[in-house]
Amino acid sequence: MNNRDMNNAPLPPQVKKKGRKMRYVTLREEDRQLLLHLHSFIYLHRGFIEKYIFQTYENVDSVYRRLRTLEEAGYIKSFMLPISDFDHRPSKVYTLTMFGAEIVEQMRGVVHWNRRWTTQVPPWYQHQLMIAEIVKSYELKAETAGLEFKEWVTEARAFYEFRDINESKKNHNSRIRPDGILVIGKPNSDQNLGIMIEMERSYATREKTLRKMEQFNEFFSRKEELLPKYDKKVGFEHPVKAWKVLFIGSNDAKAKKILRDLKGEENHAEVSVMVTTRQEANMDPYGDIYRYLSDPETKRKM
DNA sequence: ATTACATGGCGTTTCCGTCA
DNA sequence: TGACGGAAACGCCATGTAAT
Repeated sequence: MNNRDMNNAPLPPQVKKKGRKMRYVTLREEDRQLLLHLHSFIYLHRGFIEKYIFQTYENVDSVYRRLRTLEEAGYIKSFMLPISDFDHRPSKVYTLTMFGAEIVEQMRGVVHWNRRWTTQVPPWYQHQLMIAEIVKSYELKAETAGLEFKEWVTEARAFYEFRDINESKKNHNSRIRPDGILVIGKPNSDQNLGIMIEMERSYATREKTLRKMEQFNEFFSRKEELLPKYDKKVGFEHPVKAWKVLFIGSNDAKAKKILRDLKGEENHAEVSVMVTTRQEANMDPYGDIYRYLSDPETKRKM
């Protein structure tokens, strides 16, 4: 009688392979949280897991060991990668295996996973690490601001194509693809705010930023028609009553560039647009850190 | 040389199935 | 139900490695 028979879980892939360490692990709450987080953010590094997920461990050694155990059991896969542009010292970065994704599917009922994320690390993994850090900041600091973090909608869920049937497939404006959506509101309230996040790449071009903005404008100009459909497609856990778009730059200069690039767009902007920096969003996400496109000179709250 | 990251060894503790 | 024993997990320490 082993765990597999008892909980009817999918079979770890490497059990079938000979010569590899095979190992069964009973998942604990923290392990499940890790799998769910990996599903949300695709890639997480050891420091993040230690800081936000494996909090019961007294020392780092145990974190490493637990992660290795989960990897040997076939739930997750690790890579040695630099975790920022400035730190060339590599760190362990983890992602789900197909088996791990199946476990998430068993927990959640749905799963968005691409097997290529496991076999080959794409260049945007650092982008994902930054997204994870930002989202955690909004999540953990909500309470002190008198708010509640309701949900994080991943890019895979937030992606939406609303092209009409007779429209050309070439029309890139009839789709939105934010990095994700923060859903935030007062506790026990259904009046929630949905913030579509755009974390700009280090060398974001004006062309790209403008196109993103056009896509949001197109979407929100048809909001009466599209928002009900979008709500159904995404399946928001909490009703979203108001919308904003947030561009996040990697530093102050980049944030200012985004504002310059979008200058003039506020005239026909269909949704309020905010710009801030990664550092500010990490430090004080509910503070006066947002420059609105309609008034770029002053920093205000969201 | 120092710092940060990662793994292995070892003694102790915790967990869990088995059996009386 | 409680005692028992083996396996797994934990904390501490030592060691290796790569970057600064």
